Amino acid sequence: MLATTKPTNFIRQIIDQDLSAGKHDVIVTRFPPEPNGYLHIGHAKSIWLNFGIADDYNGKCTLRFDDTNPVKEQAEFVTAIEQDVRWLGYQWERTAHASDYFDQLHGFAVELIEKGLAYVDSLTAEKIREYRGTLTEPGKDSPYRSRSSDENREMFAKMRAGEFADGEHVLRAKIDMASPNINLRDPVIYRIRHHHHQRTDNAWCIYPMYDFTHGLSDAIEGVTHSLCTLEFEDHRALYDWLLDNTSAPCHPQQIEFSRLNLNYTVMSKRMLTQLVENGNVQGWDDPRMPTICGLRRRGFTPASVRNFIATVGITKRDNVIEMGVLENSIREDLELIAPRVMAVLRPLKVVIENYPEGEYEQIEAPNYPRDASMGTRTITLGREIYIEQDDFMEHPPDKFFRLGPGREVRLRYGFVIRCTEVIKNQSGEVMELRCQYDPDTRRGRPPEGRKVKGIIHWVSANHCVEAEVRLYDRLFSEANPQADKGRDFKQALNPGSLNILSHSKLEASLASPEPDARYQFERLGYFYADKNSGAGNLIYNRIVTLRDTWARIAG
RNA sequence: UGGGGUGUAGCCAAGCGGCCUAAGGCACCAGAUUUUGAUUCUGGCAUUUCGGAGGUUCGAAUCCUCCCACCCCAGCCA
Repeated sequence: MLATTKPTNFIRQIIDQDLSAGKHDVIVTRFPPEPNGYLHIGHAKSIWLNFGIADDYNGKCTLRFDDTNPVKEQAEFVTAIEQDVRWLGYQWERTAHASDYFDQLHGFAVELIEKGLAYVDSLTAEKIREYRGTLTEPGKDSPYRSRSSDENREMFAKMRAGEFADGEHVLRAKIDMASPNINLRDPVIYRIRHHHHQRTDNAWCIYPMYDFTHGLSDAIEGVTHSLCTLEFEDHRALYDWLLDNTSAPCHPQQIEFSRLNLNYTVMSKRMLTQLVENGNVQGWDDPRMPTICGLRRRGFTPASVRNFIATVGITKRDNVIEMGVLENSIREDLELIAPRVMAVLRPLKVVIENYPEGEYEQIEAPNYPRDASMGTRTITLGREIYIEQDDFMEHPPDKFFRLGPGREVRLRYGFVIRCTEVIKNQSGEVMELRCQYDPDTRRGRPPEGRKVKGIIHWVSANHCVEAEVRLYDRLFSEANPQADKGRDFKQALNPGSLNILSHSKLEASLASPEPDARYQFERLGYFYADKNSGAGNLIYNRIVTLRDTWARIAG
């Protein structure tokens, strides 16, 4: 069932309460990625949450890039991220950047200095770490903590003017070096980085830190609910402190929810980057990647991704979702919209000996048997066809109701054939089948006096097109590739995650697929033309297999 | 051993003191229908059970206490 009812979760409950208490008139959220990499399906959870709330509450969600670290960020990621969000089906009024607020942010920093709530620290990074204390021991004050407001203002001005080298000084909030919450032990809020910024160019050589930037940017934008993941729970105290101690225009509420985890894959940007750089996959949009661009290239629909997120829900519990849930959501969507066609992945030639040579029959096959409005297309059947290697067994086990020596099977939309001869090569491999067909079983007519349970797909040998078909399987062969901390997660990679078949035979209509169309190759799965596919070089990606009860029985 | 979180079936997840002898989805198991071993449909799937132990209450998964397990935090990353 596609989720059509409005989602409910603890965050929406908080919003409902805030609304009925008159705390806000309009709900404002934001999706705040850092433009330092590609989005993955975990981000889709946040996008769905933030944009979905804005949509349902008639509010506003802005896409804001948290571009406060010029060393890591690039403009090309901004474009890619925008494209991904749009692909998922969301719109926003304007693209914001934290860097848009650098002037205001700088003003807030000066304000803190003037209030005696921030100071320039001249300790080295190592010393700062030492002074911070540990999880169980309090930190101690920096000797620079007591600089006067004037001196701090002057020093900070010099930092901004570029008079110091990277790392010489930082600006710190003056809170409490003994706080049990380490985020409150005088966090660094500005650092010196003589580095070109993808948007502000060389206008700045000091850049604000995430904690300082994030809440204040939320406030500048009038965000009402600032939704983030669990690891920021400890930062909320700082988020609130900053808002309470500056003249920020409002005080958004930070609410944390748990990240999305999927088994048989990894979701960390660091690990995904490794896979790309190490050549384990062919890029960020490799169809095996859990990235948005990977899923897109694989053939997932935006609706299926949204529905998947809606299905797994929003809570504060750590969770690992089974791949099967994602697969179910794409099958559910495609079942209703994908035209059915026939394609033979691993071809086995069949000659129907009693079918006249050079003669063919045209069959009007429905594009979608359950819905006539999706039309039909014509397929050709003749003496020579290809069937799937898997649909023939020389020594079939019980319950195998496909083809075997002397057995009968129906060609989908065609007639019943009986296998009369098996032709093998010298090494004993089956090369070709000889069959006889029963003319009385055309157009669906059942054979006299016997039952034919097996129905197999096929293509006409003289009317099919050849294509490369890429079969994808899970990227890792272990449910949790990171389980063993002592070993490289790449050891858990599934060597069979990509299987390329270069001589598959497809029915003629697949030579020029409709743009952005997903097809069901009957009995096999759902397929999508790869971005590099074209006339004369057809490439289809398998999105997902069909459920396959036989495969389970057969092992 | 400091602080912040979380614990409901194999995986998610509703539940917010009485209508819970605990929704729903995925997975799984039976069966029906089927020219896709698909889809669809039916039934089964936590009967003193909600991490554990106590307690409050006429009544608790829901409130209190203690305990246990797991996750996050010591970047001039986000």
